[in-house]
Amino acid sequence: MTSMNERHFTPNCVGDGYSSVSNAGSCEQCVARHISMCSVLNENEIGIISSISKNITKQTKQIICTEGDTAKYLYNIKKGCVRISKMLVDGRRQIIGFLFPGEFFGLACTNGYSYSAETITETDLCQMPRTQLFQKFSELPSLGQKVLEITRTELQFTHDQMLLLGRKRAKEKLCSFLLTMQNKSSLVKNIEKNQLFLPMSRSDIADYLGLTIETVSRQFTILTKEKIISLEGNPLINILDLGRMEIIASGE
Amino acid sequence: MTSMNERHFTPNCVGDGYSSVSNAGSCEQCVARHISMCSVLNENEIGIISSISKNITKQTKQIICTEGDTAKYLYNIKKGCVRISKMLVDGRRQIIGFLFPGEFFGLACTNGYSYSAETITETDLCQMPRTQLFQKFSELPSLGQKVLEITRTELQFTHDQMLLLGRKRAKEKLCSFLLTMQNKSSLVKNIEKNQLFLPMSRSDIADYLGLTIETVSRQFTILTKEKIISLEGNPLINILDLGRMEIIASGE
DNA sequence: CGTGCATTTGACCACCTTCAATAAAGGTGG
DNA sequence: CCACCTTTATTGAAGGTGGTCAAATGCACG
Repeated sequence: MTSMNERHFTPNCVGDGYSSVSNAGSCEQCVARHISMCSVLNENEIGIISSISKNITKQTKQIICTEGDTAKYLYNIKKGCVRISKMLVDGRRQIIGFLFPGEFFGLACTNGYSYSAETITETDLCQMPRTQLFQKFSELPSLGQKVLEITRTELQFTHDQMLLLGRKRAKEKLCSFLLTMQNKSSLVKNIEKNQLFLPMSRSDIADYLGLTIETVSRQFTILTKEKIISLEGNPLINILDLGRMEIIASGE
Repeated sequence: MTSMNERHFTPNCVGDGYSSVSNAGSCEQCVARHISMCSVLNENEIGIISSISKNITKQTKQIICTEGDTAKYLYNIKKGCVRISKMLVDGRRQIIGFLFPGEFFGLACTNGYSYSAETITETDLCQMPRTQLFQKFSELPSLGQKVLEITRTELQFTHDQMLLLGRKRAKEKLCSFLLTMQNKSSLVKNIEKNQLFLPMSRSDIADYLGLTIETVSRQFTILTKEKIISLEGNPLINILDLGRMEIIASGE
């Protein structure tokens, strides 16, 4: 690996070690049951899903799946944070999304995974075989409907992200991102209103917003100087002027 | 409208005039029946959809729906080309996609449309009330499954587009776009292999790729000088070196 | 053949990137 | 618990890709 490309390859995933598997999830008591696609299933129905799902725990910065691999499984996140990304041949990376408890990935794939997934924090996953899950849709129509509904919402969000990537300036991108993360992180950690939690690195943020680490860092400094945010030591951030931030995020 | 923003607003849609509506589509003979979501429906089932759908014909550059409007309908395209777009408050525009016969829009919406849709060419549409269509999913499970499948594919494609918007250079963006359009236009018009059809303006291409018209135009010139393409007078383009184009599109 | 719009081309500029150095944070072993 | 090292983040200076502004050319249509 040449030093020129080092910045892009960011090899901060050590491999597929450090993961533990436990059999046949007890979906009935799953911490994510009521915030995930499984929320539509009653006590009888949840058993059907329980029979095909496995629990997996992974440490920080582990690879869950790699772009191009045969897409055998769909993963539901129970605890932690996962990043989904795609790469160009020379190592340029685009992060497609940061996923939190209740969200899933591995659906939008043909034969192989169309993206890579890596843990950002220690993560508990629910692993379901894709084909088996898809077959259950006829037996559990409400689940299929729910998955469609979630996918619709997801598609809508990616449209917002396309607007961000194609048309927003660096400062607008960062403000939009912080607002999104505030909404998401309020669901996860119970933190103060006007605080937010950023478990990912500057490099991850940069690759999510189509910027470089340096630009992200500079924008953080600018927002701090303008008293719109204050850095409370990683990974905590205070929002001092939410109104101003929303205006900037929307494009003035 | 100030001259400063004129380039952004590109008010090339005259309004909602010039459209004709005909009642209760004869879906059985629909030209898009076998290339759209309806392809999964048999002779009995198609009648159910037929009962809730209307045919609409619109001239070039007409508004079909506007971001924020109450999302009453889902539209299936039977003939023509439609652009889907989102705007920032100051008029910066991002085109989310160009849609061709067999494709639909209006699904990924909550209460209001999350994007605007306008015709690029003369267009025949099939208009279905969203709520009624969604209700049919329980009666026609295969349709719901098909819509999910299409939406999954769509989501996967938007991920590719995020990689393009966030990480590709202007030249790579244009080559990727031309390849996409070659695939799509081969489905629509029966034109020579290694030819492609671009019904949209430079301004549309720019707003789709997160660039300006000038940059798009310059890249067209560069690709022409490098003998990768040749402009056969709008809207036809010859691809002279497909291999080279694919390499550039993938990021070298 | 002239008008109006889209596209191309040119000159200059700005935002973001690149390259580089420094500072801060985190992790490991003594 | 602190010294040492690695990794990550910040800051600075210089450069480039693509944007802005402006003019010219091409093209369709009356």
